[in-house]
Amino acid sequence: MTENKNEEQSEPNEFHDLDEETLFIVSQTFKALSDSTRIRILNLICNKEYSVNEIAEHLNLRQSTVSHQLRFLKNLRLVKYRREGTTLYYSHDDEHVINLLKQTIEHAEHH
Amino acid sequence: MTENKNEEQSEPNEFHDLDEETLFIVSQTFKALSDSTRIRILNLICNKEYSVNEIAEHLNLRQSTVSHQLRFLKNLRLVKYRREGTTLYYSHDDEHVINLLKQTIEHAEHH
DNA sequence: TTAATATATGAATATATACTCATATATTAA
DNA sequence: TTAATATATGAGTATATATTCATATATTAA
Repeated sequence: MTENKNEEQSEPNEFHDLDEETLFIVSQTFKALSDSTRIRILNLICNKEYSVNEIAEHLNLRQSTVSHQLRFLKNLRLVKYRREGTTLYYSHDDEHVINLLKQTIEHAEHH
Repeated sequence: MTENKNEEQSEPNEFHDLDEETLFIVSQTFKALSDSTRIRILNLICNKEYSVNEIAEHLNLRQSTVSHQLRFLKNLRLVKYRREGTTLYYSHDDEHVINLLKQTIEHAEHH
């Protein structure tokens, strides 16, 4: 045995580039959080669910703008919805991403 | 005294939209992390400093591409550099952002 | 000063993105 | 079925962004 506690027999200081899939997931995750409109939407719905129209009203955005961005977030599984009649109530669906957002808001506000 | 422990006398469930400055900082921070090239650069230099050319060689990128992206990261104070002759050694300069990146890479790799 | 080397920068291009309008779709109630 | 309402979607437009090439700038050594 050596003093190298790594799983593989690689040099401790060797650099490993990120594989394509990881890179894609990471960049998509941050891309979702890089737009002001999506940030505001997530910040709104992170505490309770809202319908599309409610989101549009609270944030003073067009219905289609909200719908497009919700589709974006839905594709990444960052939000989910619950149907009640013709109304769709959206809420967040990824604790990790909400944590990233909250951390960063916190950090931005206190620095 | 009431049971409301908040600093302000607002409703507990009242929604507060983010102010413009916070929104700007948060979106810029995530925008920095939303590009594959910048992710790879930060992932490389988060452990030790590298010159511009070293970064370009390790990541198989053009020198100008690296330089442009380093300027982007420098403007946000996410990286800093140290001069040695004509060589500039870049390293990260924002622990919080590196943490965000590491968290998310970790999360992406294990899910 | 000159040459060599490392890095930065500006312009051009290609691509991605966000928003809006108009309209389609879907659900419910009458 | 029809009307009313909520949401989704597609096309068009404007803007932002990433990359590249060519070249400028800066530092050092000869």
